[in-house]
Formats: sequence, structure tokens, C-alpha cells
Amino acid sequence: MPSVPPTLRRPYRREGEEKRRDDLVAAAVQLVAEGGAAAATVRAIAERAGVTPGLIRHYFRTKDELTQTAYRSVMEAMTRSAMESLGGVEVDDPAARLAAFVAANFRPPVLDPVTLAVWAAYLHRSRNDPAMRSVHEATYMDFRTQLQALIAALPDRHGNADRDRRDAIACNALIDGLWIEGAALPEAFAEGELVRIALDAVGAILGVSLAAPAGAGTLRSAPG
Amino acid sequence: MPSVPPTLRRPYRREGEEKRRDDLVAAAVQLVAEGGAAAATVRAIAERAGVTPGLIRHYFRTKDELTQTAYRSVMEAMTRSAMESLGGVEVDDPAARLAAFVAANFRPPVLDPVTLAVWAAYLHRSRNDPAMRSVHEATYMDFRTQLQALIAALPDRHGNADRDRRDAIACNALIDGLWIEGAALPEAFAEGELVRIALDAVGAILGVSLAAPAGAGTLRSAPG
DNA sequence: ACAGCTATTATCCGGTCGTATAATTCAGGG
DNA sequence: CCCTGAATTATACGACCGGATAATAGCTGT
Repeated sequence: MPSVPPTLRRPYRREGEEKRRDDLVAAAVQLVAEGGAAAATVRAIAERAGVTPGLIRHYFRTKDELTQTAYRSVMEAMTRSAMESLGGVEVDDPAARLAAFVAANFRPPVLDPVTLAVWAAYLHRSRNDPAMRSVHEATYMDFRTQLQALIAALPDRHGNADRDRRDAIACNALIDGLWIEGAALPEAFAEGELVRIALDAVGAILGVSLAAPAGAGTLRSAPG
Repeated sequence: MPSVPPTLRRPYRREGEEKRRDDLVAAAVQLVAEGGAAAATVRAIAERAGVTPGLIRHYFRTKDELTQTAYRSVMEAMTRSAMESLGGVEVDDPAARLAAFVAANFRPPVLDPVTLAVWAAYLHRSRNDPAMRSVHEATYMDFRTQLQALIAALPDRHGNADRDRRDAIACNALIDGLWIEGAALPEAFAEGELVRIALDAVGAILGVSLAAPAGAGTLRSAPG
């Protein structure tokens, strides 16, 4: 019997569970963004994450579980980004807070080809798949609730919750629509145009005047 | 050698090319709507259309060609539906025409699970695939141009084209966003609520008052 | 140093995908 | 009435999919 050649096996490093899961999720998101949901196969995800396909099933019971995690990850990042925009704004100026919240949706990482692609690729799944649906529902409601709270804090609102709800739905839809069109057809709009349109329209719907937050307009505020 | 049983072959009828192509496109659209883009396999499409898979390649050189045809078909049907809503409205009432146009987007066949599913399933393709992209661009601009014309016809507009454009973008985004949310989470909104919110918000953006067109509000006009 | 745990790799399986090609059968004209 | 041609079916192929299982090697504690 010829002795089997010294089994040429790919060397590897053991990593913490958290990092491996994060890497796999990030790889899945990237692939979906680049080539749609169909491009995120277990083999492609594994290759992108620098591991072999079998490892996926070590960290996720099924591919669907990874998919849901990836979807949730992107959606939560979006809402979180908008939330964090409230950090540097004076708490006693409701209009400025609302304006900052709105404007945050028109710069990266929210207004971003990757984000739009992932969102669109998974939207249809959130119709039939109950798990995906609940993720969609939760993130949507989360965002809208935040928006409604900011609206309710505006002056002269008289605590009309029903009116607040309808206005929040409208403003949310406006933001979503502008976001989609801006990400799908970027060159159809001038720099900063979408933010201006959004603030004007939200202001018109709510009957207030919203000034553009500092640095939200031309994007040339950030030093290299 | 046992003689082969008399080859039991499925009987069939010859149909005109047009009907067969239409049937195949319709089957593809249905399947995408029901189960996403992944569900529209050549075998499933053929079965749904009542033919065998091989026939698809007789009418379409590749599956992508069928896919693009299906996408174009759905998008054109959407804009056409909104356009046709203007038919029964008096030409000398710009506000009524705008209201009818807006409201048309919140009832079938535009506000429809099928339409949303197909739109979402193919949105990401319209980013990379040039053919898909031009379809998207054309249909989007077509719709927005129509909307802008209706806005410009309103009283007290003073022919400010730039303002008309920005308002059209905003109203278009609002309609899109409400349409998506209404189709994705139907039970999150009361009957007719979306139309009312849309008309109120569009009215607020444009500074006019828009009344709900007959039959567009509660939908309880239909007996039964 | 070494032994055990498990993270990781390697291999295999049944199924389905899109496509290619050959075999058949329907329909219409001489 | 059959004969031709195209519409349609039938079958096969190679690739890839997600998932299951077995083998191995990198760590960690002692």
C-alpha cells in the first residue's frame, strides 16, 4: 500500500464565535448587495469570509437563520444611524432634532447602494416568511415610533396622538421614497438636493420650518 | 426484448406565438409575486403556463430575456393604470385630476402584492443590468413627468418650473413610500387610510386642498 | 509535553437549476 | 391524403445548491 501523501489540509486559525459570526454576516450582506439574494450562496459566503462552507452550519443551524441575521443586521444599522444623529443636537430644540433625524437618512450608511440593494433583495421575503416579516415589522415600527415622538415634541401640537400618527406615517413614507429614488438613481439629483426636498416637504406636512443641520447639505464639512 | 409501450406522449394544441409568449410572461410574473424571483424557475413557469420547459427556449433565447420582458410588462402596467385614472375626470379641474392620479396608486392593480413583489424582486437588477436599468429609469421619469404636469396645472403656481420639479419629486416619493408600506404591511393601516394620508400630505406640500375622488376613500361603495 | 475538546476542514449526497438536443405530433397546402 | 415544416414534447447533461457526516488540527489546561 502506498502511504497516503501527508494530508494536505488548509491551515486555519481558531477565532472567537463572535468574530466568526460577524464575518459570515458581513460576507452575506456584501454578496447580496453585489449580486442580489441569489449570489449569497453558502459557498460564496464562506469563501468571502475566508472559511469553508461547512463552518456556516457550525454557527447557524440553517442558511435561513444566517439570512435573517443578515437582514436584521442591515435594518438595525439603518435605524441606529438615524438615532445617533440626535446625539449632538440640543435637546431643547425639537425642530432641530427632527431635522437632524430626517437628514441622517440621506447620507451614508443609510443612503448607500449596499443598503438599498439588501433592503430590496429581502423585501419580498418579508411577505411570506414569518421570521423575516417580524424583523421588517419591528424595524419599520421602531423607526416610525421614533419619528412620531420627534413630531409630537414639536410646539403647537396639542397632544393629538392620532394626528401625530398620520403625520409620522406620511413623513416616514416621504423619507423612504426619497431614499429609494436617491439610491437607485443617484445621478438624477444634485448634491444635497434630496435633503433639502425632504426637509421642505416634512416641514410643509407638519406646518413647521426645518433648517438643514450643519454639515448635512454639501457633505464637504468633513475634513479629509 | 419487450416492445416499448406505445410512447405515451402528452397531447398538445398549437397556439399563436403571441398567446404563448403572453402566457409565459404572465406565469413568470405570478410566480415571482408568489414566491419571489427564486420561485420563477423555467420548470415552474412552464408548468404554470401549461407547457413543457423546453418550449420556453423556443420563444425566448434565454431565461433572462423572459425575465426582462416580465419586468417591463409589470412596470408599464403600473404607469398605464395611473394614467387611465385621469379618463373620467373633468379636464378643467386641476385639483381633481391630481387627486385622481394620486388615489389611483392606492388601489389595485397598483397597490397589489403582485406588483410590489415583482417591483422589489427586480429592483436590484435595475442597478447593474443596463437593460433593466433603462426600463426603471424610463418608467420612473415617465411617472414623475406626468405628476409634474398635473402639479404645474394647479392654480397660483406662477409657472415656476424649478419649484414644480422639486414638488413633483417630493410627491412622487411620498406616493412611492406609502405604496410600499401599504403593500408590505397591509393590516398596519385602516381601510382607505393610505389614500387619505396621501392626499392630505400632497395637499400640504403643494399648499392646496385635495378632496378624495369618488369611490377612492372607503371602498365600501361596492355592494356585496 | 501531552491529552482532550471543539472549531474547522473535507467529502459526500440527493435535488434542482438552466440549457442543449433529439424525437414526435399537430396543422395546413398541394 | 400524405407530406412537409414548425410547434411542442422528451430526455440528457453539467453545474451548483443546501445540508449531513466524518476526519483533522489548532488551542487550552494541566
